[in-house]
Amino acid sequence: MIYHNMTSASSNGSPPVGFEQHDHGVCVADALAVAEARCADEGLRLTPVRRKVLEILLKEHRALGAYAILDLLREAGFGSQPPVAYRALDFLAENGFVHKIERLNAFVACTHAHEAHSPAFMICRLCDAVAEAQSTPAKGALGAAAKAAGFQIEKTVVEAEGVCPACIDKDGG
Amino acid sequence: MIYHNMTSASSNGSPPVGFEQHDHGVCVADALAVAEARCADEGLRLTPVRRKVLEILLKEHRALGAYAILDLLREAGFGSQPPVAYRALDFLAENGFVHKIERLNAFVACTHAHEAHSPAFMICRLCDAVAEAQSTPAKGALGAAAKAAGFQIEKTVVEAEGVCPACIDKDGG
DNA sequence: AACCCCCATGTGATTTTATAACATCGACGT
DNA sequence: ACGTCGATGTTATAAAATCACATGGGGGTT
Repeated sequence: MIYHNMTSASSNGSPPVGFEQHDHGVCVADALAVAEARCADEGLRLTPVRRKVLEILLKEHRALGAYAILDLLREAGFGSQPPVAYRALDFLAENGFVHKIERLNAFVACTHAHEAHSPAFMICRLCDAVAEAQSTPAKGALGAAAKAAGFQIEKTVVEAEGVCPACIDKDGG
Repeated sequence: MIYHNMTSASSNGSPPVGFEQHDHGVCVADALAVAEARCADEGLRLTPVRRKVLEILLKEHRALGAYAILDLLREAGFGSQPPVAYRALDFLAENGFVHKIERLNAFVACTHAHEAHSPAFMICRLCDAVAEAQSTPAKGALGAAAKAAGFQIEKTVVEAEGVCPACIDKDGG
């Protein structure tokens, strides 16, 4: 495993999740351990396919489409039809181990799977890098509007599109 | 403003936002007039197809998929192939006359097309009604995270999923 | 053991959503 | 009339997601 530059941890040239460097090997191992522990705790079944999908997303460390994941599953000897990937992703997303990026029709591993949280994403329109942040959408203007309207918020999608630091530097921002 | 079918219009004073009824005929006419005025101002071409798509979304007053719109275009004598609808929607969305609801892969007419705004949506998971509100996502936790990361936010997607007042009542909420 | 149930997995087929590629048409300026 | 440009139209295809149904393994129960 690579321990210095997260871009070299990806199997191709696509951008990683997050805009900062970090110890990627540790973050993958930690997240898998956390997921296993939490599944054990809660009686959830982290089956081989599900674990593999989570591992793929953690290792690639960027937003991947279901079909890209499916390719990697096939290579690993799992089923190669769309439902295989989608069902694993459904399980992982329902239980907070991965998030769907609606804007990209893609999925990322969650790096805060052990905490209840309301994720927000920053998506670079130039390089497609995705960083996860926290948000409190129900506490601001939206929460007030929902309260006024009598709408019960259960979940929020918050995705900011823009330009990441690396691309700002490149493009002379 | 409710975006699901309203068979009858009522003329109670309608608030800018929410799931309440309102005078639908007026809101359609107003919005079309505003769009035409703004296009004239800014040299934008509100061509027949584009105008028709906007009219469809205003009249239906709910989130419609591109292919549903396409069906209505066909009935109205326009081209019946997907690019016809997608191109009109691209134009309308780029210029703020409609919004895409990423979570539904669907589109709604914007009722604040004359103002610069950062929309937020409340989506009922039971009846698919969609209400538009305002948000200020860049001012809260997300804005702080973006600033800290050096990310330049250009646009935000904010979509809350939950249960609308009508469905809360129905389901004994 | 044999049986049953449940859930997860595997597969083929299909639906839904979106784009690519290219021809045509009309408005506009020259 | 001619060339340009943007909008429209069409065919075809790609990408994303789901349906429907068969198989198989793990845990109970008898």
